[in-house]
Amino acid sequence: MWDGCGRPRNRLGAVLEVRNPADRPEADADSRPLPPEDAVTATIRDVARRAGVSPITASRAFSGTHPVAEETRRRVFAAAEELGYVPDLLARGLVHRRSPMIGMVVLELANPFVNPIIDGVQAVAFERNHLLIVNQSLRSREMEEASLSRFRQMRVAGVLVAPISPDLRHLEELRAQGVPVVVFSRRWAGGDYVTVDDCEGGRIAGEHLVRLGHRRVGFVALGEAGNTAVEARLEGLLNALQRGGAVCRPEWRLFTRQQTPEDGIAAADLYAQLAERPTAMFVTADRVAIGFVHRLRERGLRVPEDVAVVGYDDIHYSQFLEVPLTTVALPKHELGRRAAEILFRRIEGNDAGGPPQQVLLQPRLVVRRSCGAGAETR
Amino acid sequence: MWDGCGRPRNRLGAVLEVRNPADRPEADADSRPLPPEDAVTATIRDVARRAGVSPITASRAFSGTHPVAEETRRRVFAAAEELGYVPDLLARGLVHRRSPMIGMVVLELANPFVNPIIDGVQAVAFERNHLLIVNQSLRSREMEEASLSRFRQMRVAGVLVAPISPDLRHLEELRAQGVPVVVFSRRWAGGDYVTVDDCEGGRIAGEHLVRLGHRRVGFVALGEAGNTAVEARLEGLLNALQRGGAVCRPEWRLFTRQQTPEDGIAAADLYAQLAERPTAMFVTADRVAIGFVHRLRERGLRVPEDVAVVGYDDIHYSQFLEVPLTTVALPKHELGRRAAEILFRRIEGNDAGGPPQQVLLQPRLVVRRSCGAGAETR
DNA sequence: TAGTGGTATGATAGCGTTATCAGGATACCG
DNA sequence: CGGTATCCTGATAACGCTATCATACCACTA
Repeated sequence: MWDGCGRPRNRLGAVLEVRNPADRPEADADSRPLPPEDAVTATIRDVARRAGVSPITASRAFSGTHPVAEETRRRVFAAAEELGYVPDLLARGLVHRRSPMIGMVVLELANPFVNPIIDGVQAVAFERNHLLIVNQSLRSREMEEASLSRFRQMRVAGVLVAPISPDLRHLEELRAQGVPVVVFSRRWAGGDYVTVDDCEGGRIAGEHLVRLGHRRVGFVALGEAGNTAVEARLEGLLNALQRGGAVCRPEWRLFTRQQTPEDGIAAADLYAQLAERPTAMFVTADRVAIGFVHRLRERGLRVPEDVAVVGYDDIHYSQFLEVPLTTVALPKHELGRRAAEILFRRIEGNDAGGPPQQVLLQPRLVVRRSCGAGAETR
Repeated sequence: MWDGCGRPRNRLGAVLEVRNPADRPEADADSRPLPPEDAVTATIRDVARRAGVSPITASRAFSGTHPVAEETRRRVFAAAEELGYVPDLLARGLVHRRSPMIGMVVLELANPFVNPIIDGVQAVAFERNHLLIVNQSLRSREMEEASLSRFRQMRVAGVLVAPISPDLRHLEELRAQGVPVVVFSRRWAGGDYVTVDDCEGGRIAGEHLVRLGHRRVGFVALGEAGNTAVEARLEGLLNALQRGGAVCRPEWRLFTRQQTPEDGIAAADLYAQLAERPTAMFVTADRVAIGFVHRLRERGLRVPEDVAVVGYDDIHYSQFLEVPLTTVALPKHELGRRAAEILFRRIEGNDAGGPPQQVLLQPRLVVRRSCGAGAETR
């Protein structure tokens, strides 16, 4: 008989040397020599020769910028096929001073919130024959700028950014240099952006809680200087509460370092220690709300009976949690799609100097169980 | 008083024309003319002139390939600074016949399973001064090939692929043309790959269930032809069951179309209709398990009392579900990192013709509550 | 003095593609 | 027949950069 998994076992795999990242030239770029052997690739000249036409004609057959006789076109394509010709987009890009790619900077790839956004962007880019370069800033201004600089060096056709700070001068500069820029998940006074109406998001969360009778409402958010999204959500919440005769005292506003479930756990511990506890909490990120609810229950607090919780984002799993989460849903895929569409309008030049395109998408409340209202599951 | 959100309301945002994707030349690429006005960018020649050196010297100051006197270097950098010079990586790439980018094809961006993998790859790429291009194949061979073809046209330095089918001839061809290729999430007989030992994953799931006394075990997986990962997991499961005196009858093996929670819901409905039900189910994707468990509970079946469930992947939320999921955890971030490291060894040429690097990472069982064993939360 | 090796710079010639300018061919019109 | 328009093709010259070869200088050795 046989041991269960009859394959060569190699627990660690081949051992890889750890390379020292410091052993490279100090200069900005790494331009190492050509690889030793070089599989010769056919150029458009080879194709042209074989098809018995000039390289220019061959070029036109591929790019379709000028008319080419059907018969010629067939010969060129046949020759290309035989030679395994693949056009060199670097060379084409050098001529056009632009490469068929768009760059995107997201805050963090590890956040499931960004998947649908990237997905939306990618769909549009693919359709438009552009590649998508994705970098993350990890909420560091330095990394954001580094990514943008790289994009520019690659002469990307355009750039989508979720900026980490409200200071967007670097984006203005980039735009001034002729690179179309669209911001998402934030506003941009003189520029194109697509974002969600966070004030409205806060408002609908607050209204819902007021309607359910809550008079003391707490707030959990990312505690980051200059995060206007957080400010807007709080503003919306406060407005709704005020009109409903409810309050959110400053000591009930808890701020987290990041946006992980672990931050929610920490927030729940803080909540539990409050002298006078709010009966409801608006937790402005589902990822955080997940940990928050989890920890409350560990501590013997019931959700929604003892504490009502409203989340934000409506990430995909919120409906399957231990307590399905009532939350403010954002049109994430649409956000990515719209941002990309605006970018391509700029790129294609129909709209180069046009007025700023500023899109404010509307959030909507998804009522589940964490507030104790009618438990519809969307 | 004021209406709650004192900002210009624009529910739909600016109206965008829907562009007809068909109104472009039939040829493969879109090479449109230059944008009307062109912000002139300084070239290395301008920098050189200003610094009083030849362009070659300036080039060397930036790339660090040849020694340049400290004083000269300073002058060049100063000139670059003054002119706002940004090196053109397209031009450099044209010379090197390679661009500082790596391409990555994942199955689907919308799956939270891929986030940590992309994250791992991105970290390595960023460190190595390379950009990461991400495409998704959406499980379509055609899209996979299209992405790879685009990558090749951009002369990417290397490619990471999670192939949709076990037929990897297109990858062999790509490699033969001099593009380093590393496969992940699948094996590749003659090539580099990093994947998880799925047979072992099935085995540890099966062993766990046997140990808990289950004798009838079902299986839920993606029902896709040629999915060797699924086959391996089933094989491992069956081995473990056999040794423990348990069975997984064919009619207890349920296959889904995709890997969404909705597929899990459908699978739960099938399960409920079985004449004789298994007491445990091995659901080979947490996303599916989430829906599966959810629906079982909706139907009044208790987890784990009536049905034990083991998942696969250990996506981030599995611990926060209505029933925290016992699951087979995969080292996703490490998988991405390792794959990228192998790729860069090839790219940097230290290892160009070396033997295949084949890494099999080991999964591990994370015991939570969905099987009724000791409810440790990791 | 001639020879050797290392260092710093430059001139030339591409890398593969397409914009631009210039035709040659064909067709249709009066 | 000449003229004008349309369609197709070609020669030349970039795009911005760097590999390659060549040179000039200095310091040291024999």
